[in-house]
Amino acid sequence: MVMMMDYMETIKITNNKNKAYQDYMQALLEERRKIQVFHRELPLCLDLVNQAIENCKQYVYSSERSDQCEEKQEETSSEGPVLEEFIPMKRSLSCEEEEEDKSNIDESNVNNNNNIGKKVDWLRSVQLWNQNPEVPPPSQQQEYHQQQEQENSPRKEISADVKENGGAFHPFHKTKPIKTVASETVTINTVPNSVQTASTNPATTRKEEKENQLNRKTRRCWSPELHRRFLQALQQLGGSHAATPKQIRELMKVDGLTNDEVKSHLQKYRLHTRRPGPSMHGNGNTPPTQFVVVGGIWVPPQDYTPSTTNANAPSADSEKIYVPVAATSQLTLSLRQQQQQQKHHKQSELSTGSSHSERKSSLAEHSTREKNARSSSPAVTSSSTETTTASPNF
DNA sequence: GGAAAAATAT
DNA sequence: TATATTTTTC
Repeated sequence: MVMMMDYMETIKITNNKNKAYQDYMQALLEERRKIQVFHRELPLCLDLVNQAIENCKQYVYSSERSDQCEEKQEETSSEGPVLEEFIPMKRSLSCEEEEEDKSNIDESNVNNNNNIGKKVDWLRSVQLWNQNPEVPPPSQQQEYHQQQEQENSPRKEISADVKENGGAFHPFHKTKPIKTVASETVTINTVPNSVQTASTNPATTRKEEKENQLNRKTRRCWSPELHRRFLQALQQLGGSHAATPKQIRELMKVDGLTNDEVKSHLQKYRLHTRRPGPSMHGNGNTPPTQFVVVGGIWVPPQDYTPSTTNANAPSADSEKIYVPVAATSQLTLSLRQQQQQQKHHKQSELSTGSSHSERKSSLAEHSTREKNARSSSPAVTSSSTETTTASPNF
């Protein structure tokens, strides 16, 4: 009786494993279908997958047959099924969970197949990388993976929220709440950054460092608040092209802000707002559109109010305006972002002052490479193609 | 205003 | 170390 129960149990396991194999085969077929697109580039992969499928088929077939045989033998034989027979299958199935053990090349096709599967996955990820703006470029993938590890939330949430993978612009740091600005001239972030790169670069002598410090102006740090004022001024002056740096500076009413700094910022602003975004899966031929970036998302200006984070789908208009990501998305900070901010903040505390914490914030978006814009800058500045999909932070 | 150079970040 | 991004300087 006990043996009988054992046997029934074994059959159940067998069926389950067959089922697992069949599922696996389905997966393989699916993979093969995808690989076939790359059959020229990956002929061997295709081969291997085919082999694996064949083996799967054979295995399932043979095990079914052996099941039938055993069922027939059941009446005549008192022996239970040979469990060992399933061990290889189990092993191969568990390979999916194991890390690849390269020393163990027993060439079970299924095992091989795992590698193929991974390759296919890799290829797929490349596709996503090209097509899906949510997947950061390689230079940011490390951070991206950290995100993935730190949170289980789906990517959609990331996209709805502000992404932090930088891109053309680095996110603002928001650990330090910016105090509300009075209507009069204010001092926003005008404190020069403390010694930059001092003692961090062994190549430069102390003399050089000193000289640099003396000669070179400290970097202007464009805080979200500063940028917000910049945008306000821009709006008042009729857009980034109508406004001049001097006018902007006067409207901004920020102590210590120079025309050059405003000009530089304006330049960057223009550069990014006009960037055709060739790598952006857009063809760069799209007619000019006008968006406001709120929380990393383009929204039509009419839907944008500086104090809200209400972001809607982009729509066309005349000229788009960038809104500092951080300035409008503070409410959307996720725990992960806060963690990252803490991390970055820690770093910045060790090195420099506010500029680091500003730049290293975690509120960013995937963006086009500025290089693209620069490489085509002559056309860029004159053309009106504005298919920017990046959301830089200022 | 624009672009090269330098500084900084990844 | 290489590359990208941001700011300064010309």
